[in-house]
Amino acid sequence: MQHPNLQEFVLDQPLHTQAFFSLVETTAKLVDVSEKYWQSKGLNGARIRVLVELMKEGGSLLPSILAKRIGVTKANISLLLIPLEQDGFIRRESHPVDGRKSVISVTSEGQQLLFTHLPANREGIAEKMKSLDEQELHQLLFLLHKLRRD
Amino acid sequence: MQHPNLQEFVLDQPLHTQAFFSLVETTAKLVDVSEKYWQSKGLNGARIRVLVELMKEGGSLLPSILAKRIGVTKANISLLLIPLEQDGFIRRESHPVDGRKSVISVTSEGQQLLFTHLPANREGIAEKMKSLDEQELHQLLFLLHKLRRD
DNA sequence: GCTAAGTAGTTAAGCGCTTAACCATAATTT
DNA sequence: AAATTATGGTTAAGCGCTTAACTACTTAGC
Repeated sequence: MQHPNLQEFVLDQPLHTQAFFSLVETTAKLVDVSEKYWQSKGLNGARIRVLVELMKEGGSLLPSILAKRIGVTKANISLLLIPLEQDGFIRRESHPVDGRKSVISVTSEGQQLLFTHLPANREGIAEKMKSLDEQELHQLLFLLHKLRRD
Repeated sequence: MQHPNLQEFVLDQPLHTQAFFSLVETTAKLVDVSEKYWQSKGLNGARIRVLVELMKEGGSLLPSILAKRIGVTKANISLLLIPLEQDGFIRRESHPVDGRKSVISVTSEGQQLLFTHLPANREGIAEKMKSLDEQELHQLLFLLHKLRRD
């Protein structure tokens, strides 16, 4: 072996990187649960997140804002909205004063979709998180908050 | 609005789901830092993880084991190994007794690559985690551990 | 020993996202 | 007012992963 210390270096991870990799691995597993839920209903997690974000706002938002809130590119939002509109879950209207913008709204079908499936999805997530008690959840939120501001 | 409670339901998240979404969001940002590092060096995070996993094991592993360790499909490992071999970072040998298997080993070029770049990558990660002190990192690891076994 | 079932790895098709280039409209500069 | 720059949105190409179908080999059962 050309670098005799390399294996040692790879194995002896400082606490920082251990926590990082544990975070990545654990989160991946949890996300999988939620994502599989939507798949099992023939739905698409990303598209659902669009509807949820619209609901949070009261029903309507611009695509660009939506993209920022969800954390995807404007190109991707564009692609997400197409099937949502085709399926009748959102409605697209042109902005009254600014011709570049368009206003996206959840339709009642979209709301119905959330109403039908969101509670079960959240229940599935809660199930996976139930190994932490209330105090531990607060702790976790606190630690994540610290990590995020930075 | 057809479901007057829906916005309230969407907004009033129980602690469980709050923690879940915070986990997802925070982790995504952290991963991005590491991933961007590799990209900035013209390298590929997933391929690097293959090399790291090989090093952890002492240098050699079967593709199938590698896939499990990294958490990807065997199809994907197959695709990851092709460019790694072309670039001379791994070597592929046929298994001495079992003709189906092949043995993957890191070359000294592969080791050199890790030796050159891994420390800086880990340093970048540590930088992003530095808002937590040692005790908090232990706390985080503990909480993640509880979440994972379940 | 031969057939059937299982396992390791590859390949093809497809999905979800990204970046980059583009079009249309709006705002800013002069 | 005209020209420039900026912004919102769409489209095209490409990357990284997945599932599913396939090939090659091995193991187990009769």
